[in-house]
Amino acid sequence: MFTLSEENYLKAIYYLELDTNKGISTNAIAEKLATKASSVTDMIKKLSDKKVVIYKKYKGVKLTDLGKKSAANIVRNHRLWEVFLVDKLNFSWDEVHEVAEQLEHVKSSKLINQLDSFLGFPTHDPHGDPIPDKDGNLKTIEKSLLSTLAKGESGICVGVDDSSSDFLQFLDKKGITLGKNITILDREDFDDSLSILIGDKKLSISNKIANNLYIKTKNE
Amino acid sequence: MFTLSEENYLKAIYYLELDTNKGISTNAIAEKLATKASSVTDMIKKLSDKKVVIYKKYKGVKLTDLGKKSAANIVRNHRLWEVFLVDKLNFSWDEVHEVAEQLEHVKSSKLINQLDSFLGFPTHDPHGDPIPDKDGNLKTIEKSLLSTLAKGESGICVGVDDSSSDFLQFLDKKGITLGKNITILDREDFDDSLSILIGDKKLSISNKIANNLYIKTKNE
DNA sequence: TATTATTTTTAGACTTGTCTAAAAATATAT
DNA sequence: ATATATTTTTAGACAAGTCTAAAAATAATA
Repeated sequence: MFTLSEENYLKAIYYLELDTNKGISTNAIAEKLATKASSVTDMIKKLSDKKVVIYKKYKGVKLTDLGKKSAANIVRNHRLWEVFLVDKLNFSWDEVHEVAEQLEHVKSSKLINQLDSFLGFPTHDPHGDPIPDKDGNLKTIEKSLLSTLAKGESGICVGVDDSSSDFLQFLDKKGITLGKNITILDREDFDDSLSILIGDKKLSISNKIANNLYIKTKNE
Repeated sequence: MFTLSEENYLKAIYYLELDTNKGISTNAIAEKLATKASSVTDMIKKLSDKKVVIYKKYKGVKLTDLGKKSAANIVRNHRLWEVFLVDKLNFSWDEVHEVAEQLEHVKSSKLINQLDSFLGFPTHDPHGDPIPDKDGNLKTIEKSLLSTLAKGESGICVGVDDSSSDFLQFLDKKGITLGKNITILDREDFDDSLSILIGDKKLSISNKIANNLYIKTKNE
């Protein structure tokens, strides 16, 4: 078993590895966890002793298979709790992260399996991120950033890249939620803003927004 | 806010105060928490600094109003989570304590209030213990130990005194659950065992069992 | 009440996780 | 390729929470 702190390090390394194949640097972990590099070095040694990371001095760190599985399990917990909060307790999607950060550390496999079943075995959390299965595997769906679609193309809104409260509340205000159909009506070349049809409403959105929304196109 | 450890001390003192009006001794707390008296002394000083207990050296400790409210809130969380586990996640009543011990420490008033509502504002946990309201008040119901009832008397089973897994599983095996009607058919003087009618079944139970079951008699 | 037993507190140590400051290793640039 | 900058590690310190062993206070008993 892992301490609270160890779990948070595992999670941080797991997320950082999603973006790269290289070893994760001490500084990158420190930044992600808002702590100091020296603290990271200390903790990495403990994680290495526990066989969840491979560590060579000055060379960064990589999760072992055990480490990946352990980290994925924490992410699984986190995302299942997020679904619970939104679907059952009427939280909005911008309120769930902080609470799920606490709930994810509760240790009970029965709890999480029953919760999974109670929620109907969801595959994605309220932000569209996939929920790892019991073995840590996650099925990635084909999705594209809204900003990459051409005029005339359309698809279903399936996720957000930025999960900050500000962005999520902005989307709420505009009526943009997961599951809605989006069609590109027009692109403005000079600022890359988009004119879109969402549901039956016409909207103009900036490139920054379009860069943070994932769309599933129904090509195949 | 309180640390995990502080919360556990608060809860221990709260439970110990239910049985007495006197100050709670260092040793009593140490025993309840399976720790050492010296550790208790250390923690009591911290709790005293935080104004949740009144402490005079060698004189034991008492919760302040703030302390009582804080402790009741943790108990509230614990019992609401127990209801959730049994009602929604199909836990049996002997499995919930350990998990609720973890869940009770999650900090979010929105979480606990929404959970309360989701569960239909339950007044008692799966063992028949009352759930404190937001202000820490708990309504006690009139109940008697089964062992105190006379031959011919009857009532509804509303709680257990001993919540150990062993006892609860024993009750399950015998078909004794909360809500069932129990009538005393006969008492054996030499060992104080009882012959009872529960639902439509006849059972013989020892005095030890009868001493751990609460009955609500419908006198008034 | 004087003595013994028990309870409680203190003193000092240990662990976990963190930090600062300095040293060592690696990377960058002229 | 040597000097400079950056990253990482080490060394030592600190806070929280716990422990053991010893001292101090209270309680019990002869």
